[in-house]
Amino acid sequence: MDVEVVSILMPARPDDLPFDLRSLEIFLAVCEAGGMAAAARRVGLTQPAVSTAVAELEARLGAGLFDRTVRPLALTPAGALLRQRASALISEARQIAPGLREVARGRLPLVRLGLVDSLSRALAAPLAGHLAARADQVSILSGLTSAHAGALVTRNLDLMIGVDDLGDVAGLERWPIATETYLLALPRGTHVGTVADLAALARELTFVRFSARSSTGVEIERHLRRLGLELPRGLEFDTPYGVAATVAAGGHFAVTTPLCVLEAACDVAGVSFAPTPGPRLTRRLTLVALARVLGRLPQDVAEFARARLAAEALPAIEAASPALAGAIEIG
Amino acid sequence: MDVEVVSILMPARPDDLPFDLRSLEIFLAVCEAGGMAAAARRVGLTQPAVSTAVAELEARLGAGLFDRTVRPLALTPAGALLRQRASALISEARQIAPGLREVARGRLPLVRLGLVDSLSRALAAPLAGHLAARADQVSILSGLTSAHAGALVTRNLDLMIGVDDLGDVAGLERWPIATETYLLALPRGTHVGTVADLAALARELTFVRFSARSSTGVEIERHLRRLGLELPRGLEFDTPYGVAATVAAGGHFAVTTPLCVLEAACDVAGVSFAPTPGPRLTRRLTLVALARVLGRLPQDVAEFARARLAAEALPAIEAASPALAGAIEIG
DNA sequence: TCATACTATAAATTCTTTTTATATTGAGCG
DNA sequence: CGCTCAATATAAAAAGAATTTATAGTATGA
Repeated sequence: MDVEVVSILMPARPDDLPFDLRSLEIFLAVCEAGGMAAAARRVGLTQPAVSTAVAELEARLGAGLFDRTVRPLALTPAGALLRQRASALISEARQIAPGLREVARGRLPLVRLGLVDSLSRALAAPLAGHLAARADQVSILSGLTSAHAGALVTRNLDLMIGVDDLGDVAGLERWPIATETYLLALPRGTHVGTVADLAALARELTFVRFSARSSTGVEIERHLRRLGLELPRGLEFDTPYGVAATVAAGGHFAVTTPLCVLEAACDVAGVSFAPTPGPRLTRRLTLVALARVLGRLPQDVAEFARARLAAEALPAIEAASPALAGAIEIG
Repeated sequence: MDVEVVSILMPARPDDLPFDLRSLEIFLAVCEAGGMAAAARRVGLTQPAVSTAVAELEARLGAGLFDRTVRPLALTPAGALLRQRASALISEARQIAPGLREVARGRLPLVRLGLVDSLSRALAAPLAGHLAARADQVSILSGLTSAHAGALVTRNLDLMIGVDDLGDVAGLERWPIATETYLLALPRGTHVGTVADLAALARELTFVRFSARSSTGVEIERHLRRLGLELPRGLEFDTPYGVAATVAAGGHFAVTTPLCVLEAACDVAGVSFAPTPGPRLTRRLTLVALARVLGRLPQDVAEFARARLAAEALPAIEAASPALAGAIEIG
């Protein structure tokens, strides 16, 4: 009868974990000490306590861990495997508390920011300074947004600024940085009004691509396909500099954005910028961070980035080409 | 006075872990349920039990986890960080027991074997069959030993057969597979007796290298330097096939081994093999595995590999060139 | 301001872990 | 083989945690 009652009262608690960190510590002590009596001394318990703890662990796991028919105690295959796994688990567990205490004090031990290539020149140095005041150690990585997105969700990155807001991942917070319209970059004097003009242009000039590894490149490609344009595969680059420098050299055209041009920091006197024919294509730069872990920091960083872009990048873009400046909006 | 006694009795037990898995589970339930009362229902406890467990956790961690001045309960930065870490830790913990039970039954859920490129042709398929009988899932990866060595110590690989026995890593078991002598591979008719001959030859034929990414390439390079030979950088390959095929095509020479030639599976009728001038250089192929985890499997696999090489590879090498066959020894 | 739902605290209870005491087992040795 | 020594297993008692009931305090929203 009692059994019945119990099974009715506790159906919702499978208690799936068959061990505790403490029991794993004891198990590891036995492995290292080479015996239960020695392990008991090491962890400050008596020998029977260790003996029962190990027996309990074996029962719960449903697997023998030691071969007792031989002395000194030998590990079974399952025991050897548990030794590997348990020591990894415990060393991870040990790393949790220290970081937590620092975060609680408002002190961030390490902040890692992933910055999309096209903002690297405009923001890498200022952000480094801004973050250095708030964390003991700062690491800023420039690269492709796709790589950063992966790093963020696997917790190898704390913050990222890029062109993907990871809308499908929960537990993230997002802050807008800027919105840009894609523009045609053409040799000065060229006029493109329609899709047909563009197709004609492609027969005279080589189209320069952003690589399909970058989300910018993928966006542009998709847009061109929507326009019904099949441009020949020619040059392609991973970084904004390659694209801009090639166009600036003449004989090429590309689709790019104001910040990509700024990032390249090359002379664009011979280049004019014009809207793409057909519908406008825009990209949105967003700061993404793990929700709440960093307190107000993501919001602060986003504000700082916007202010910095407004104060430094916009004038520089305006100076390079008014048409460019009209295609970017902060926020 | 009591305090004094306690501090004398328990100095050896720092009890460094400020939590156990159960308290983390409760904490996560509170995060997910959005409150302690709701979490209590979910995990099958009463509300005060959850309340005290959380309070205890906060005390031990030395950091507040929830902001109680607001309802519904909000996570502090430290709480948000712990939520991330704790859920990772617990999901790892959950993965431990199932694999362990299978290992205890003598059933291996998954065996991952890294095979050095030069044994790929000779052993990949037979080993796959041999392992399939002993594991539910088998994964065989061919590549460079250096990559496999890294994967083995980070437990992304269970076994490897390669040219590095990882002598400096503890907790591994090693079984010999074969020993090979490096030979010169030259166009038929060429005679090389001394180091000077070799230097002269290098002025007529191009030397083909194994890439420095492979340990074979590094070994060969070191040996040539010891001989005082400075061969020009020309062609280099990651895989044995590239080297052997280039030499077989004529106009090139290389330093290689019997198994590398067999691996390439190309016609070597026009190639002769000769000892390198100066001291012999050998490489030892070894099977390396995490000690004891896999029971007798590593030993079995090593025996099988040796038998297979003796029965299949040796005759094939002998057929290709008797000089090659003399440069390999099983075991 | 009140009602409600939630959280914190206290004391009692139950359950687990640990200890003391004792029995059992394997290893080494004459 | 049988003895001894050292280690492990088991049983019952004690200590210590975790959990529960009961109750008090507090934020939220009508």
